[in-house]
Amino acid sequence: MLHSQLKNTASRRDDSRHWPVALPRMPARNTLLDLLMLMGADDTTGAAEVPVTMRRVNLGEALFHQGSRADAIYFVLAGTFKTLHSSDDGYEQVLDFPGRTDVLGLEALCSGVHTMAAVALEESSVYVLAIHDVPALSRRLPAFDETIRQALCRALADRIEHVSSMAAVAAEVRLARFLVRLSARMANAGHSARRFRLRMVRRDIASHLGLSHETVSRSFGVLAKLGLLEVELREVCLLDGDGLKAFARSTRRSGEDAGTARPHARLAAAA
Amino acid sequence: MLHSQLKNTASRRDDSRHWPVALPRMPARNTLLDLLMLMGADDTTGAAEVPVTMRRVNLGEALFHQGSRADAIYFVLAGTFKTLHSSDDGYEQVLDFPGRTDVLGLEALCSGVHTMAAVALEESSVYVLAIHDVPALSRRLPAFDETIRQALCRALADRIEHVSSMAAVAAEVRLARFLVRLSARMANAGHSARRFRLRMVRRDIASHLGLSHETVSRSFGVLAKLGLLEVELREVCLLDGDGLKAFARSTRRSGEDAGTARPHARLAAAA
DNA sequence: CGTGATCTTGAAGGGGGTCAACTGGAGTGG
DNA sequence: CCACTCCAGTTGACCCCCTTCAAGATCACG
Repeated sequence: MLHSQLKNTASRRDDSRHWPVALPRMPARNTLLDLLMLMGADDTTGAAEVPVTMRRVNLGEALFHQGSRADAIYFVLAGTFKTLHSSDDGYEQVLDFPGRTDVLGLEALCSGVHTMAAVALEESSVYVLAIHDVPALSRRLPAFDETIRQALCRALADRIEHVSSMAAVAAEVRLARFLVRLSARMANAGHSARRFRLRMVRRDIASHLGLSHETVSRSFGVLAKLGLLEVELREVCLLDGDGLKAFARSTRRSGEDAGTARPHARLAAAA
Repeated sequence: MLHSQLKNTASRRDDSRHWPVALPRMPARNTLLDLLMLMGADDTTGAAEVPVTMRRVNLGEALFHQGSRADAIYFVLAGTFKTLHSSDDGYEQVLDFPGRTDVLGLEALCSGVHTMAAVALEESSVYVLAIHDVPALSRRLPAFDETIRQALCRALADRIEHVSSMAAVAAEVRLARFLVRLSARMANAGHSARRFRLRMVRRDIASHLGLSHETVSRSFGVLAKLGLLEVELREVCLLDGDGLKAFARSTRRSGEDAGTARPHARLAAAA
């Protein structure tokens, strides 16, 4: 009965229109002005004279590899990436799925070596900025300095949120939190916050959340059975955004948090 | 038979001498020069004229609270803190245990609001720097700008390491990794890397690692039984540093990592 | 249309959470 | 000084959620 919402517009890959949103359509030469506008900086004086190169990255292509020398940072203009950290034992931990307005390669600003890899999950494009130029530009353009600092802080805040989600939280709740974050990010990138296409495979989500891919699959099923969303492979439609947010707020160790969304209480009710 | 190493010097709280290590003993007025020297900056010209206030924090006292307005960042001169993030459901996630040369409050540099709290786990002291002054100082003193950026990058790298440790890693391995990091940090702060006193309770470690405090307790027992360390409440002595590092490198999902330290193989052998 | 990924679903087993009891040290006040 | 309380830490027992192993179903792509 609920199926129709997805079937219609899904899977006929409409990768057509998520391109420059607030920018002139693909200028021949890019400058720092474009970059600062993308990042939402307020004071952009003097930025128009600084040229900035743009790079396109194909699906599956690596923007940079772990262990490689870092000579640039990257501002995502469009598309989606995954960043992953491989331990020496070979285990791959997916850290994040950066998209528009996210900055990649910041973790190497000081060390000069990338401690993670970034791989494009779809056709994407980034502004490339040489690390060599960062200190000088920071001094000349306060707005740029502010942008970099903001990006670092946001990256830090994201990781903190990530850590909090991984400990002491049931599988379905982790997935719910992930979807809430993703939904907000999609909206920010100019897409629909309700219905969107996952760019990553289940295994990537699983690694990101610290679960097995089977459990992710099952958790999708649980959230669907609760009426919070619809899934069909990569296509997701959030039927009850507020309900999902409420569900995402619950903890495993919650014991008695009066009233609203206790996860397992709701699970029992749905069965 | 191994007991003696701990019993002797333990628990007669020698909190006396872990105070200024490379600094003149407690100057009446502190300047940015002291701060930059603490952080290991190379070029300190012009820093001596900028006054910096110092603040002492007692055991159990909060340096700042979550949700409070952030008007300063803090450079730890001596002591130990814990940083924790409380979700709205009341669950407290311990993020880290910062010590000497760590910087606190960075996550609020942009937002202006602390997204975590910092509590002293012993008598500690920090340099206080008003956020208001950061942009101007960054512009005037490149070394300071570099210091801030380095601190942000390091914080980011730490959290990445943290995330990687929380997913897909057995309890004893998480604890081993934690102890390896802690040992390095102790050495960095001028203490012994082999024998040290834990400033935090088991529950804090548990939260930090995403485990229950009972499991942390048991994991200590396992590592002790393996002959890697000795524990007696807060007092820890690493008997086999290299062995611990090797153990810390193993993963749960490791399957076949030829030869060295597979955790459960070693556990079976020890039983 | 066939081959290999991706995804789903089922069944079984174990790691670690939870509950509970006990010990020991620290602080308090009689 | 000792009884009392409180909290940190340890240990045992039980059980559940999630991982693992396995098989099928569906999709992507040459």
